[in-house]
Amino acid sequence: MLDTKYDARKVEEGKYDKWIEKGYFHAGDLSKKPYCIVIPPPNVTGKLHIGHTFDNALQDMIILYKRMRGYDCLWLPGMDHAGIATQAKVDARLKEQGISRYDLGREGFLEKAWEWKEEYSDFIRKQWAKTGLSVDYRKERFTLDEGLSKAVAKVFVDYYKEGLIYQGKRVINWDPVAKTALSNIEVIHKDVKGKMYYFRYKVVDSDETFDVATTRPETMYGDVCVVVHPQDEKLNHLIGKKCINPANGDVLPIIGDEYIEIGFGTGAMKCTPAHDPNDYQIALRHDLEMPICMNEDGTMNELAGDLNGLDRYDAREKTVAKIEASGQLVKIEDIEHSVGFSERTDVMVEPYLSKQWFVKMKPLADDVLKAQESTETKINFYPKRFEKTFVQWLENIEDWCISRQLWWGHRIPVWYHKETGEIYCEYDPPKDIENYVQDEDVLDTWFSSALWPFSTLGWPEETDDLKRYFPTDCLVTGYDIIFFWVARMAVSARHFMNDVPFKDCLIHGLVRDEKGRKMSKSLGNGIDPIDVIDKYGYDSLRLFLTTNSTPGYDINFSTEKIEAGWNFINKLWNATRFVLMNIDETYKYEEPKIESETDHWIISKLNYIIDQTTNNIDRYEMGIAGNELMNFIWNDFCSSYIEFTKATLTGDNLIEKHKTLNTLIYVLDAIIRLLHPFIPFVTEELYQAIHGEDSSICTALWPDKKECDDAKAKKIDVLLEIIKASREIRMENSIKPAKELEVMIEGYDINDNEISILNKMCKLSVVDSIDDETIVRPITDGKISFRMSEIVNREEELAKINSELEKLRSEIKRSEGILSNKSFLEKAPEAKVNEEKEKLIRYKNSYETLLEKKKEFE
RNA sequence: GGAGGCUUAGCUCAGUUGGGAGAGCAUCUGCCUUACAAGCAGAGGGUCACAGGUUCGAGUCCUGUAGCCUCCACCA
Repeated sequence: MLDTKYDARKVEEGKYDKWIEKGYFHAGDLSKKPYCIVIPPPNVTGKLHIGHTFDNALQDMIILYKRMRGYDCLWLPGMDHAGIATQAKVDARLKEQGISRYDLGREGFLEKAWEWKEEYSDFIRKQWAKTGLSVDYRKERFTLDEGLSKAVAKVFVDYYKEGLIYQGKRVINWDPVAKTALSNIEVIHKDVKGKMYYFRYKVVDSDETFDVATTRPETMYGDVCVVVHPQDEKLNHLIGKKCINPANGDVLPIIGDEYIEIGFGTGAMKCTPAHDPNDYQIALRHDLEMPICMNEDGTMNELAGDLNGLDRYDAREKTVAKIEASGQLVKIEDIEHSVGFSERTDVMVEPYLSKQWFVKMKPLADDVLKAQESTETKINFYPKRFEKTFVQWLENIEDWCISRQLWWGHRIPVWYHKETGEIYCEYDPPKDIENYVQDEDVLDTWFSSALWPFSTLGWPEETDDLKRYFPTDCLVTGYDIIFFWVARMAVSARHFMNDVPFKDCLIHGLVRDEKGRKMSKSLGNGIDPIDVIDKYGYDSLRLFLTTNSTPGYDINFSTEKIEAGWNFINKLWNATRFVLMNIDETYKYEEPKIESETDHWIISKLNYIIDQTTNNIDRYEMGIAGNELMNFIWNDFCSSYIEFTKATLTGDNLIEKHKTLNTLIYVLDAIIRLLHPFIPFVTEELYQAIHGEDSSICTALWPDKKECDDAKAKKIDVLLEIIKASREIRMENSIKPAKELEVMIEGYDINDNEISILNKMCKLSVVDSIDDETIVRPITDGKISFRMSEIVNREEELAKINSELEKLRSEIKRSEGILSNKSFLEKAPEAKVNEEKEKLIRYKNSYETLLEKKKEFE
């Protein structure tokens, strides 16, 4: 027998191990239709946060649901090596031990990194277990696995041979802490307070001066010229002349270029080709030198003269001081401007000229855009609006800088001939490897993630899994990585598989804190899912995450709502307990024959909710599905149906009792199945409580609808009107719950079962006539009268009748208005018109009932 | 500069293809009724930001206004 209270810890303990042991999550039943989701591989940098829990809960829900619908579901787990992020973590750990990665060398460092990976992947798997993820561990992959590395090499080489990957010297975003290049989207732009420095430049062989403004004076050691607009009447006379760089006394030519905006700033701009992408473009146009004045770590180099070796920010101050001393500092303004920071190390990025590898994205993106135009070949986004985000990014795509100056990652499959410098780019190293040296760099982490939906299935091999499960069916991820990941998967799948990587893409939002703030380390407002699970259980957390969220929108964490979820589970728990405690040793379950009106009623409601739940999960509306389902369970099943059954369950008729139990168990079992995708652990516990220890809901199927008579069911809605009215009367007239109340029912054909229900639930005694004062309430097609030996609040009752009459008058007026509107009758759907007609009849009936009663009171 | 989103009950938020607005929590009243007091029963509470428009009918579709938010791009 179940305990009186739901205890999440007891319920959830040990279940996952059993599921894994039994292999319930194994894919590969070829008799079924395949369904596949690949997990967004978490980074092996640390433990999972609540955002992962959210993301995973949605996927697990879909998988459990599809499995119950009879699909052969593969949910493929895996993790991401997360190049820069993991390397930073390992570096930090080494630093604690007083060593640097350079002490260990590349090989030694990688050993440490693999140790880190093993440690954290174990940790992640433990968290997955706590959240019951029904993944198939036999298929688990890691982005640095041999197979996946092969896929990466193939993609690189093929792109290279097709001319879609090239090496180039360009101004890229440089992270001076990680000492690596970054792609554009790895740079986070933030508005920060800064300063704008205005310097006075002297024109050579002239007394003339002009001003130039900059936010980065330290880059002046890399300046090659000053630029003005050719049509700028105030300044274009300077073109062709020379001026003096106030930072170092260099002579700089003054040139004209239309990039300059007339009237903006001082009109004259210093040009530092190696440290600014726009300046770089100008330099290309004018064939200028591109001197680099900084080192990889953000310190100045020999170009900075006596500032050589100084950090860039110190150099900035020193430079300004130097210029001020020479009297050429005009002014310093406080400004707010947007500055780029490295997504991973949070350091200010430095635009930096260097040789890197790039993917030519335009032609690749165009193929995806073309595919996106046809319903046959497109990815379906949920919600739809993210398709626009996706498309617009692809339309404006820039080349992707894929080389990273790191050690942890896929080494670029390029070798340079030691003598000729000739490039060798193949899947395998050159045979005469001793004559070659491999490119030092590794690839952007996202380069391998971009292949995830097919590399994990065995590509480039033509594996059975690849044939069976690709393209995958659904990808679930946050809107924050549409560019990083979704778009790039679309690109690589289109190019190499000539298909979508997944048919559907469900986008969710972020989990925010209770106040709606983004969770962050600096605010310290992060929520550890494990803490929540320890306190409330995973099911409550999952129920909260899935039913309080809307696709594409953020969700605010709410302890209150998790508690409400716990309450619901406790309710379900107790409903099951109630059913089970009514089972006696002579009872044996049989498929119920639906006979009584109450049975027709609950089955009719159940059928409807099965449809609703199915349709809503099919379109990923977990919130709507869950809320309707919970409402049905709490209100229809618990508050009404279970209360109905007490009339027979407490009676002496064993046959009727067993019939009732059949229906109760039938409905309860269906409910538990419908809930399983939402709350997997407790539904397993309850399922086993019903079906025995050896059963498992993991192999149960989604419930089917059962035949019933909706007309009979409708009768019970009127019975509920009677129940509700009687309760109101009691409250309004302060009649004690224990006191029996006589009621006369007209216009409703009541049977014995219903009479005993009314007696059991509301202490009503149904009589044929009342020769005393009564209070009357209308019901559909009839009325009910309650016997009152004395009416306590005579005036209140009259007032109530009057206000009801008033309400009905306006309803009747509205209804008659609509029904006399020709356009409505012509254009509105027939069902709607009939509905309105029925309403009018009901209103009129109620109106007359009350009007009649009113006369008695006057 | 470009794109998208939000504004609904005291609070946090739902609201399916347009057909008289819902939940959780909070508030008020009465109940230990034999599954559940973390419960049961009842009640109160909303000109759906504002202004127009389309429609027989708008929280829902269109246009504009205001406030807030997010993303992208640019910034000498």
